[in-house]
Amino acid sequence: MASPTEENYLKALFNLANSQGEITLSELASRLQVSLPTANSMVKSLQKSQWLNYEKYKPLTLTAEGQLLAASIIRKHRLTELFLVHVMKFGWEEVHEVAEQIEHIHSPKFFERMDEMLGHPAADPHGSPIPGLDGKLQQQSYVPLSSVLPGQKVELLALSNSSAEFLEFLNSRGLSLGLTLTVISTERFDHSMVVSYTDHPRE
Amino acid sequence: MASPTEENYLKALFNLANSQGEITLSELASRLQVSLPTANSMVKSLQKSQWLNYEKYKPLTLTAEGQLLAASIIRKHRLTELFLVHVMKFGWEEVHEVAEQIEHIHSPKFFERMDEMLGHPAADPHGSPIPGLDGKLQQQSYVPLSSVLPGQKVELLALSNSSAEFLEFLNSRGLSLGLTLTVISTERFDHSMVVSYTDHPRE
DNA sequence: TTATAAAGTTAGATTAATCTAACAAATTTG
DNA sequence: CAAATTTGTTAGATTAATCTAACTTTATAA
Repeated sequence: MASPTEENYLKALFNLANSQGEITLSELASRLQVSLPTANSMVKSLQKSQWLNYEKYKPLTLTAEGQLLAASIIRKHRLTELFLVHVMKFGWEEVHEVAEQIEHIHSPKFFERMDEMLGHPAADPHGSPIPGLDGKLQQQSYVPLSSVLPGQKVELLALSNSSAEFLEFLNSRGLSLGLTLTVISTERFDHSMVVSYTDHPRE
Repeated sequence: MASPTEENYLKALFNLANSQGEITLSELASRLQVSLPTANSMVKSLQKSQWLNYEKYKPLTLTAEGQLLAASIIRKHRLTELFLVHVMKFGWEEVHEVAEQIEHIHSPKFFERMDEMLGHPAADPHGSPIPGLDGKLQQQSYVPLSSVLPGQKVELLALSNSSAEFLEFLNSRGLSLGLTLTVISTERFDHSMVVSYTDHPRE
């Protein structure tokens, strides 16, 4: 059984692997805000538990078991975020911190009930995909807004930055997932954009 | 900030105080299933944090802050149990273990949302009172079934044993809180009783 | 009321997770 | 390619929570 600390390392390794491919010890240490020796010793212990392949001075890769465990924690995190928003009426900018704690709860039933109550959702409140029980991540192929040309219409489906500050900025502009955005113009100088959209009709 | 371990000691101290009055180190150690030296050193550290009054060889008493903190953890535990039963459709025999974990989550909003969704309940699924935000425990004055005389009718309002095994026994007999019980007879030999009741009308 | 038992304390070890300091290997770059 | 920089490792210390062994204090009881 993994400790919450170990689970956080596995989650970081999974996320780094899914965005960078190769994972170095420094990346891991800086992602988790720990010193290199701390990460180094934890890496050795994750190896001993068969969750990680590790050879001195070599990049890190999760084992199959490590990936499955990591995905299950991310699944719990993202289900929790959605549950907090849809069932408990949290704002999408408030859920991350609580979900970081609840993801470590050991109770398959608790999370499967969330999944049922939410109708087996595919993505969390920020558009990130929820891994299945088999650890499979449905790889979405989104187009970044920065690559949309003036005149084109797109649907806002996910965020690559889900910090509370950015989410509050989106709130202040009435922006939420599902909206249709039309790119009006782009600024050559700094690549900023003017975008038009209609606020969600209030219910 | 208290660690989950410290919170468990505070909870045990609170519960022991509310049922025994005087708390000895041995009682604490045996309740928490730790050795005497372990309890001894934790007691010293709880004292340093101002949650506990401690003098060598003397009984233990919580400080005002200690009581408030302990009550808040018990509040979170009992709100969670009720939430699991009423919102997430757990059986009352399944909730204790998960609630033991969720009670350590730090998020006032999470628990206040539970409280609202449940309509500010006064008791958990086993009839134990839920402390208020002020740490006050509404002291209920229940009559133990063992002291009810043959012929008398009583309402089943709370349990003094909430083990999964006993709850499953109650389930198997269709017994739940709120039922009206009539004591038919008592056995002088072992004080066992024959009790009649009508199962809840199915909805 | 002293001897025995129970309860509490101290000392010292262990494990997990962290750190800093010192050093070694690998990579980058002039 | 050799020097400099970055990255990774080892050694050793710290804190929290736990243990066993040994000892002391308090309580019980013959």
